[in-house]
Amino acid sequence: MTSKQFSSVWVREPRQSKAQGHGLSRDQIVRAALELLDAEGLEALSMRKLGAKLGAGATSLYWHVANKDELLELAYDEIWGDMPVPDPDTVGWKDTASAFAHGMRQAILRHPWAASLIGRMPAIGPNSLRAGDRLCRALVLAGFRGMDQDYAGSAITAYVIGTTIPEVAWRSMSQAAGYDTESMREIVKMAAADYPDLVARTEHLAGLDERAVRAVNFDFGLLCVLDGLERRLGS
Amino acid sequence: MTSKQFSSVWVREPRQSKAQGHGLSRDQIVRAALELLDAEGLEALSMRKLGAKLGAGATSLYWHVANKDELLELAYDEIWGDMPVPDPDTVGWKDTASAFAHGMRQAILRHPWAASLIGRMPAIGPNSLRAGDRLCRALVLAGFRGMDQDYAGSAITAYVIGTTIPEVAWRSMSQAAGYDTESMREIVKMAAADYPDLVARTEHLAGLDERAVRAVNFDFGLLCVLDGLERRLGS
DNA sequence: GACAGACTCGTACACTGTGCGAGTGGATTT
DNA sequence: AAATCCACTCGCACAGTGTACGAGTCTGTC
Repeated sequence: MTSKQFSSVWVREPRQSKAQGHGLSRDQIVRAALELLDAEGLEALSMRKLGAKLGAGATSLYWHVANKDELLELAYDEIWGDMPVPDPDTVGWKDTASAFAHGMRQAILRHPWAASLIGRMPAIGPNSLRAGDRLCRALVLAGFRGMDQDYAGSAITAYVIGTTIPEVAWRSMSQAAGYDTESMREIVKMAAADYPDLVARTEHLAGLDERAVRAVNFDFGLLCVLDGLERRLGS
Repeated sequence: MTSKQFSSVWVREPRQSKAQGHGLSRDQIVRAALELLDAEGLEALSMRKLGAKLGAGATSLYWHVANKDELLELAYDEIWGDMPVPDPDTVGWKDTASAFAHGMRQAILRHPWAASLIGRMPAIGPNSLRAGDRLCRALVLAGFRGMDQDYAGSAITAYVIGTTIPEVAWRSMSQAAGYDTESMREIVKMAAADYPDLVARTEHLAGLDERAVRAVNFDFGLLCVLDGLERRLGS
């Protein structure tokens, strides 16, 4: 019944500020939060810890930010800031989409905590929208119209986040366990002992570098999506 | 430093039990947890509330379950239990993969809280593995060998979870806001006001049924992935 | 009747986000 | 110069969380 209300920093005018500038500032808080998130992860970020890092009381932050979720929204959008997307007019829609996908994946891999936020807050911040617009333009240029344009866009982003979320999950789990890749694979192999096909699937991974495999995996699937999209351009 | 240790219910023998059966049981606890999760969502599940629902003390649960995360692992795996996957030998790999994808999507939509768990725990429970094995068999039958088999499998699952996570996120946000779909779209439209292409993208959604659009969207992208996979069978 | 071991549970601890209201210090107005 | 105002800080308190611990209870076996 008393479900948490939905709201977003992006939909609401900010506090009228005189910008006295001698104390905390919103940018400063977001920057510190990003550092903490990158260094210690999402669960390690608490308002008290963040306050301490800034030499301020925990509740002082609440003047600049309505609540923790809004702070996370701000930090989350920051991630998409340095996503390089080429000009679709010069390199073509497929290369643009591919660069978009790779950039998005890298952004998440660089800030693994963001993976946990994907399903929790709307991606409607300025950076996120700018990147989305770029992709959108590429798809229009490709020839997608109306609904197909939406569908194509979400197919690409869906593929990226669907690949990357499990990837960072795997990384953080093996890191937390202090295990190397091989031992982790062994665990999965044991769990799957009853299914010979699955065991085989883990066996031909033996000795391979996890990250390299993931990268190839990503390119493989991305190519499938893009090929499939191209084919649907005909109809 | 004191990062949370990785462990899994599935990798560890259960407590030796005489199954006296007069009090709580693990199955009972998991069932109750599922009910609570389905009814009120992930954040609403607390050990105390779950205990109360079972007429037991909160800490009594800890005899049957090592900690909350393990309980969630158990509940999480339950979800994949009723995922119908046809026999690849009779319907062909593409239809099998498609049924797998649709089943997976439905499972998540029926239990939206599970979306938040996807990146948080390994899917190596029995139900999850059984479903995975089915998909794997279909891909072998299709002709994928070695690495390609892995790649194909993760392309499909990645697409599904990448589509479904934002879908349940959108649903839960509009529900929490008490807004109808149209108002939510209006919000996004305002946020994206600076990008005419994005505005247009929301505009041709006007008046359409959200769920129906999502369904068509899903099929569109899935077809792309499967087409792309088929094409890669040639090389 | 004694013992063991399966199980329950109240208390306590360290932690979380954040509402509230009192306090501070610099700028603006009178 | 005095008064007022308001942006901002922060200590306290509250309700909630997961769960470690240790004492207690109940049941089946010898």
